[in-house]
Amino acid sequence: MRLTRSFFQQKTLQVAKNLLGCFLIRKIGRRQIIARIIETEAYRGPKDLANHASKGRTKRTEVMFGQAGHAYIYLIYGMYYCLNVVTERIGYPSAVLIRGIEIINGLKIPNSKFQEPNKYHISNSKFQKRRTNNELRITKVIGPGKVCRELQIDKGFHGADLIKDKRLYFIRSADGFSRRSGTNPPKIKRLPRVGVDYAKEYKDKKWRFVLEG
DNA sequence: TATACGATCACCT
DNA sequence: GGTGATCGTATAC
Repeated sequence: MRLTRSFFQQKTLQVAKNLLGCFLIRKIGRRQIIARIIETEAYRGPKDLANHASKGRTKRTEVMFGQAGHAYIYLIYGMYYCLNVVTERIGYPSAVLIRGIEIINGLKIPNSKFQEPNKYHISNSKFQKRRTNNELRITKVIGPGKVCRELQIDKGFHGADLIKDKRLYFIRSADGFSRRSGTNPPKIKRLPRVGVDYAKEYKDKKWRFVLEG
């Protein structure tokens, strides 16, 4: 089942945790990539100095001030895109960065040094072969830049409503790890966020979440 | 208008 | 461990 708006309207740290184990679906033409989310980071509110929106409302950060469930995409180091989902209420700029996934289905996209979509080589015959073999290979993708490269996400998704979008959306974890079901709850590691040393009292906050195992 | 630099990655030693 | 690639954004002029 697709994640609803209300899922993302909760507190950012909660959303970041809850997203672990959920799946990202990316549809590219007839192809579909299913990716399990295994690492996230929370960027919460105007006072969080690690948050791009802490510097105020700008053209770039505008979507973070808007409705939850929309995509905030930014370019980093001139080369890599990063995918975030807006959280909380309108006017309270917050988002969750998707840092790590496991691709559990879909054709593996060969690594390429650059990001132009036309450089991705997609072979139909390979895809057919993979299907007939019923092969299931899990590919770990750690790092927000790699996540976007693998899922072919670029600025075109900036501002997209991921509650409704047909190309990219979230579905609920199939694990059903509620206490009632008797399965073990997921083990979640809390760590400091990456690359935010400048963020003063916010730099050591453990707002990075990693799914164990 | 100009400039410094970053929520990164790949490749080197 | 270190460095280069590469460009939009914020900030300073």
